[in-house]
Amino acid sequence: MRHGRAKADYDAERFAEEVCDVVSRIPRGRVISYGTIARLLCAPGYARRVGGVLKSVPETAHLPCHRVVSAAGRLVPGWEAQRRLLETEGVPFLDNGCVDMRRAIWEEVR
DNA sequence: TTTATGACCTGAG
DNA sequence: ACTCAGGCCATAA
Repeated sequence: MRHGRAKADYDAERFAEEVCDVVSRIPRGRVISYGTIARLLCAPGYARRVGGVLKSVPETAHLPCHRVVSAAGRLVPGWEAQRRLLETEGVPFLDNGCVDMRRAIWEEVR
């Protein structure tokens, strides 16, 4: 999904690989949003697709999917264990139950 | 082909 | 601070 790829060139398989690659590099204790991942892959507008990819990622992949949250810091609906996993890593939460994005967001380095 | 469906996002109110 | 509508886009039905 390198720079400015047109919709017609979209390749689900490749997109999924690139998403997983980014997720695998999220540091412990930090989080990133679906939309940010999409932008990192030069595919703005594909935030929903990022979620779709993660949904189908098998446990055996051992990816830190719990570190991906919405731009507002909301957790995955229905995934009860996510909060505990994040708290274990020291991810800060707000009173409203969302991740404190201002402190926990991961800005890709380099 | 058309409609419905999300692990989404942003701007308004 | 919180909800909502409108926009988003590949997939499944």
